[in-house]
Amino acid sequence: MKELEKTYNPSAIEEKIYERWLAKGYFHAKPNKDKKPFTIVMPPPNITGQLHMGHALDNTMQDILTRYKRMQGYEALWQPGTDHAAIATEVKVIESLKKQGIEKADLGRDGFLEKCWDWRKEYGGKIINQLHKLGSSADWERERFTMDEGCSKAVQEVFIKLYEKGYIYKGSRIINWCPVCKTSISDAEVIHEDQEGSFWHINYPIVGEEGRFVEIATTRPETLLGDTAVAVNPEDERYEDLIGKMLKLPLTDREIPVIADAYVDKEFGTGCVKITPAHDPNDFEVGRRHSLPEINIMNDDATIRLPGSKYDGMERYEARKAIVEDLKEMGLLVKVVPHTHAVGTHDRCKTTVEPMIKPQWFVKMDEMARPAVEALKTGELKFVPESFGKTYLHWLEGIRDWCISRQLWWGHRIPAYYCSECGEIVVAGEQPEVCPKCGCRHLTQDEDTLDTWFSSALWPFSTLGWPDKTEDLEYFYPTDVLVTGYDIIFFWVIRMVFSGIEQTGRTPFHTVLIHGLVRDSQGRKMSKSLGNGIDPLEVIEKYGADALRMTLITGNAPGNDMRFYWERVENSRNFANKIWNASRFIMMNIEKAGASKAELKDLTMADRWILSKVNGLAKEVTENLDRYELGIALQKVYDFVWEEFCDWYIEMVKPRLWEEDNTTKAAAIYTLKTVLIQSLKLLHPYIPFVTEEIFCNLQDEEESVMISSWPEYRGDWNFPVEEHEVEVMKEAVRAIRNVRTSMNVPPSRKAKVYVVSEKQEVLDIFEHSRIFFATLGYANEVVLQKDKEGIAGDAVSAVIHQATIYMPFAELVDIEKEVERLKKEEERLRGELARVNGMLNNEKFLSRAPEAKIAQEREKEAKYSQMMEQVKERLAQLGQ
RNA sequence: GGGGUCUUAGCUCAGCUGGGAGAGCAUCUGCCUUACAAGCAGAGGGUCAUAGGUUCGAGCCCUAUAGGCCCCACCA
Repeated sequence: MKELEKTYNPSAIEEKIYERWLAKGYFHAKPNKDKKPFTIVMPPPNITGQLHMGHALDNTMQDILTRYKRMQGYEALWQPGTDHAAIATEVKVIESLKKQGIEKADLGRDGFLEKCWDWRKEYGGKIINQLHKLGSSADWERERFTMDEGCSKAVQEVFIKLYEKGYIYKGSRIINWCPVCKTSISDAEVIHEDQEGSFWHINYPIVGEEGRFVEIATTRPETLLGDTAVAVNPEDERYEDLIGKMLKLPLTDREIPVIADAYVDKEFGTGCVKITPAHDPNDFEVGRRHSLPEINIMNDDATIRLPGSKYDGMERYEARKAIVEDLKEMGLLVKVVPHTHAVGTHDRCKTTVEPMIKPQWFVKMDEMARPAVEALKTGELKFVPESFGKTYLHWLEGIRDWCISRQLWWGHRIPAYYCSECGEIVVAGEQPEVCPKCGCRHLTQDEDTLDTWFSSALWPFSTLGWPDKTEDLEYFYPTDVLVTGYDIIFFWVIRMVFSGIEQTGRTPFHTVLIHGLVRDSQGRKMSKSLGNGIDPLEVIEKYGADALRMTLITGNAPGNDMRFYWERVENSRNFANKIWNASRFIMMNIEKAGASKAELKDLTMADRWILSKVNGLAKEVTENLDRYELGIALQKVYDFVWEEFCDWYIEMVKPRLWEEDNTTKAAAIYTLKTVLIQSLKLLHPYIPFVTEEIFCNLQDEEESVMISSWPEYRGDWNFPVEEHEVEVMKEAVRAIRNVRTSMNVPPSRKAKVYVVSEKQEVLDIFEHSRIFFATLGYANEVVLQKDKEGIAGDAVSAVIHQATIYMPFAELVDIEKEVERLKKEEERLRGELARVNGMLNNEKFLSRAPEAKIAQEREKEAKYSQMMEQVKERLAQLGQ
């Protein structure tokens, strides 16, 4: 055993401890028939990433659960890895190339991919190293990457299977197009945000009826160039006669029909809607229903494509201005009304998304969504907190087909091959030599890659070896808990669930534990652009990983956002320091007294009390953890360690340790050590470093707290009588301190304390606590007696249950103050009695409340009326 | 338009199955008491958004209202 430093210094020990854990292989899990598995897959951070508070929170929660289960004797696997993050990485690589004056196209596909792999080599492991600093006990030997061989194999397998089943298809549909990233994106990647815009009312001349117009209203006048109809509601009497007529499309030489479609809302706008099938999802549907031509008037960068027209090549918003200007000149612009409407933007680059018709690959969702809905309804899948289950269902029920192809190079290339002779499409794991249809050899692979989330969706089983039937997969799958933020339920959780069910027949996890966002102290989202982000690594450097972890877990309920305050980190650090110093104290005493053996029968009232307390605590904390109430569990251990253990128990045993030959010293040391070890174990999942450092210095029997066993409730550590007795003693001490403070008596001034009670068993409690009752109550002498015999009439007093405490402070006595105090107490008791009697005098309460509750209230009534009597008696003595 | 969620001490938030309102920080008073001043002892501070309802009993369950936040959604 060695002596600890006076204050806890995390930076001095954290790295060393983590290195040892790694070297010892404690994080490694492998199939073990003698143990039950517990598995968590880590949401793979992007290889573009830098550890932020969200990661810190997410991974702390996973680490707590993993460490807890590992200590409980499970074969606990926390499966880590990283994500190739298709768009995000590609953008980063392009940016870095640009700085060197190189364009993506210059390199060609293979050259560019080489640069991407270089990037991955350089930055891929960065965030993993940062996770080490946090103390993450993931099995790094199993680290995976979404584009490694195994994951790629799984992706290909799933693609082919779904294609053969008809769940993946290729089609020309209207998709969301990002004109900056120049790729299609899925619905989930589009953020709708309200923007201030205008509503342009435009007259379309009716062909053959000079001077007559149809007035339409649009928010996007530039798409007029691609109009192929104007629609009205079939029930709209105003426009009945127009249906079937032709309109002259302004600024073009085309004529378009007026059609009737129920999609049009009579009440909104003018009731006439221009239909642009190639640039609006609704219009697309209308167009298909009416077999309208689809005229694409835009290039991939969202400039106008209309060869021969003055608008050709114009940027979309410039074109809008020009067109409005031209319509005005022609006298066709009726009016412009301010109008806010939702505009879709790309979540990555915030560019306004352009709906376009493009040939893309889709996953058919309706049939696969069904079992995912079932899984939640049957309880096979649970959300914590439960309310997120509704979000999940709501989204699944309205789900549309998933556009999975991306016009990017970095990612899993779509395993589809096209025959340039006959147009046959072949989906296969390898490029076929010859076309199975025409026999030619001219096959080329699809240029596109898959949505990043396609591979992430397989993560829980692809990382365990699927599609092979590996031992790992057999043992660790399905996994247990998925921990993630509510912001990626749509992107990821849902897709993992239906993919897991479809491919393996099982939901990939039974519980989804949702957490919120870590915000700044003003409640704003932490973001790069605001510059208000707090770097977790900076927090670790200043206060230690334990303090950061604790801060992220305390005072926060699942699914709720939290605010980050440095003050809270300080408080967490203070707690680590508190337990550090308590340990220092205990270790110093063990050192002095030598190893102390004691048996339960040797323990005193105080020892039994604290042992009983820590025993009950272990039970509660275990229950809380099993319900994923991480914050509540930690709060309970915090309160126990700081208040019960440090502020009371340690203070209670000090006199026993000071006395050279106190017969209960061994029992005290045994209890101190035992309770400390239990506390360290309960705290270890939360604050792994400081607990490990103390644990290893405190004892030699076990080599690490992280592989020690989790405290279990023990029947022989249950001492309800002693728990009650210590409560009585504490009540007396508090009463004494209270009185002394109100009279401004400094602790240095000791007093004689009389405890007067008619009950022998009450006096016995004080007899048993005599040795520490004196120091806690600043007494130089404690006298226990059954009546007031020999107590000065002007002694100060305080009333507790079944006893009155007297302290003779001759010159300090302030009768007025004491009367005031007693009257306050009388008032409080009166209130309590009124409440209790209100219940006990209520017939209905007596007949309907549970027995135990009634008994409890009766006990209180007896207690309060007894105390009330004492108070009144004392007031009478004082002449009141 | 639909759905979710929140409203508790000066501030930020807990409050597990309904049974006498809690923490941290801040404020006020004393203490450098031989583990810890990153500490110890004490104190003040709340119509639990509002209005109804269910119940012997409501911060907690139900309904409505007001306000805040979030998500989804094709009203051009």
